[in-house]
Amino acid sequence: MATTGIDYPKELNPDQLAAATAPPGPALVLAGAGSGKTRTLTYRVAFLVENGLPPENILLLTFTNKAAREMLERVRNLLPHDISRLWGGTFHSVGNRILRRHAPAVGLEPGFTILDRDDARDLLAACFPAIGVDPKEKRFPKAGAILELLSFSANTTRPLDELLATGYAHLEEFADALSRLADEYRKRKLASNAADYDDLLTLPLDLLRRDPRLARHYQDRWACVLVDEYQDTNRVQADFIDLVASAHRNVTVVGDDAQSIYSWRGANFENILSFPDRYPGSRVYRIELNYRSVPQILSLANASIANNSRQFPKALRSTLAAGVRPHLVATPDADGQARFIAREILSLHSDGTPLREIAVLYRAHAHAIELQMELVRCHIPFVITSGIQFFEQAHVKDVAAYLKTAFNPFDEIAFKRVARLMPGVGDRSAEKLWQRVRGQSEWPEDIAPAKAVKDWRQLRQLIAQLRAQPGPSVPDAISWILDACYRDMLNLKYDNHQQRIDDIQQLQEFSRRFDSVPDLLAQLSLMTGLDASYGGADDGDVLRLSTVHQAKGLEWEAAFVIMLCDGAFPLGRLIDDEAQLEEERRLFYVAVTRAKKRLYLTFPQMRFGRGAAGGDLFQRPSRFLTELPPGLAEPVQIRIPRETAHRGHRHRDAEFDPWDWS
DNA sequence: ATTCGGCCGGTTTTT
DNA sequence: CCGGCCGAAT
Repeated sequence: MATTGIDYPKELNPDQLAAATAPPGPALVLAGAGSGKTRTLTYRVAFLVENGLPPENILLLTFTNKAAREMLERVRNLLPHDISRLWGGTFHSVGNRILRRHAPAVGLEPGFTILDRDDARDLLAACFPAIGVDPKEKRFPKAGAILELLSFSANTTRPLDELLATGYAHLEEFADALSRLADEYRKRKLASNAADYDDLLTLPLDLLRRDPRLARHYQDRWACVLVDEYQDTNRVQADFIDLVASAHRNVTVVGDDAQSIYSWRGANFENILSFPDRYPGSRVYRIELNYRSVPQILSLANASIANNSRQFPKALRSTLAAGVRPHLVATPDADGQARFIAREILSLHSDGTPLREIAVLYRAHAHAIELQMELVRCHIPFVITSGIQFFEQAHVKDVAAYLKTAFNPFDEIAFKRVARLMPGVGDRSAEKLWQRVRGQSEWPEDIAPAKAVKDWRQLRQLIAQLRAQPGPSVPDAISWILDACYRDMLNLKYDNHQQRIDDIQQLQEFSRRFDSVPDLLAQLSLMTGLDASYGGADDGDVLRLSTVHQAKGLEWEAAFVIMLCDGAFPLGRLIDDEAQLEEERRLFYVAVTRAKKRLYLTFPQMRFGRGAAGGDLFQRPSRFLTELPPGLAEPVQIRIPRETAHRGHRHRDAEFDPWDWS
């Protein structure tokens, strides 16, 4: 059996071992936070390969590229086998690979473009006139909101009118226009030879359903399907798994229903709850031994999640010696909270905790502005895993648009983006130009407005050059774009042009690993913020600020969970709906289980000028704190230094008792 | 008729 | 800090 000497019983605990070496057949592995979920899945892959399953017969689906990369890397280190033919990656990247092979069957060319969220919104907005909706009509929903609706509909497979009747009643009066808009949008995507994120999931599934022979091909190929983070799958993803695994029924799904936090994106944690019913005879493995956090942190996490009704009952047990109780810190306001955190971080740091082992987690980016200012003041270096990704920045998207225009002559959004970079060209001129060049391999000369004649000639020549055979290497293509026109454009437009050029050169460096421009473009669209592999941006010893969503799967010695006020975490408008509140609680559970040794739960007792409500607001502590049994956290009395009682706020120089929330 | 600069307002979470 | 809206400039 074993040929490479992996000593499974030695390297895995008994629960992990049972899951990793499970016999063929459907298996559900319920692996709690910090229990070695990735490790187990990695060893499962190794186990299968070692027992004679060729790697090309394995499909490994993950939630992020990073997770896939790490797992495959670890398998490579465990085994001498060549696993390059193993299909591993995110659902979207696997969908992309399938579509590239069978693009014509769904009405696309293999070189199709992937529309990111902004591209998709722009294309949808461009559909408004065609269905006779005035985009200036104030009452009509914005393109972004409609896209969200369409996306939710696609990911949950719930038809538009059903959604409109239930969760989106305020849009119901527009039902007719919205459904025509959806049709138009679908047509325009095909006409642009483009697919949005949702298409990467739905089109392959539709294709396999329509073509049983093709389905059979993939079913045979993937004798074994493994899925990470199964609790975050949506209906389309679950259906895809069910379809490709239906021949062999060798499907291992790993997940933790307590960490399902993506329902707003269509994820349905009923998928994991109902797995045993949908796969009769499946085995269920529980891994509850936690290697990450001290017992006091797990006690709090267990107590919190116990307030949820829909779940597999579970309790994490720590393998670590007792540490300290989580600290519960009330501050007068957000500035006080920021000062407390900064001070505590400096103290942790001087006690030997590197900054990179500390994180501040929050519900929404806006919750951290006061803290950011305080950190700058205290010279504490930090990085934010921002909502804006490297490749979503305007200049990176501009360069991508040049490439898309060159390699996909039907890409309307990319062309218009490039056209509008020329002086004197706005929406109208861009549309006129588009009518003249759509699908053309060669563009007419002198069709641009007077002010852009020179720029048009440059652009025309650049595109011809990029399209010439044999094509340029990917880094060369980017150089050509910079040299032809884009460097000048940046210099004119931005005062931080050097920074932007540096970014593009970093992109160029990253692009070396790709053989073709379409490969690069697809990869760019599918990367996440945490997959920041384009450069060693965050190697230094820096503090991390992150939303809880983006912190999933990560861990730190010390974590601060901040802004724990009712209305901020849980977020205001989600409190009334019991299902959404339970998701917020799962999010809180994810947050607290990121901490290994020290956990701080902080909340300001007052926040200021929050728009709609108007004026200052006294805050209730988060119900996720008040509902906990007493004694799980250590109330910390903080002294507010005198200089903080300024700007007319009504604080006394006093001590605050966080448990006194009368 | 368009473009483009300036200002205001608002913001959940993201493959 | 980004997108949308309005008004001045072309």
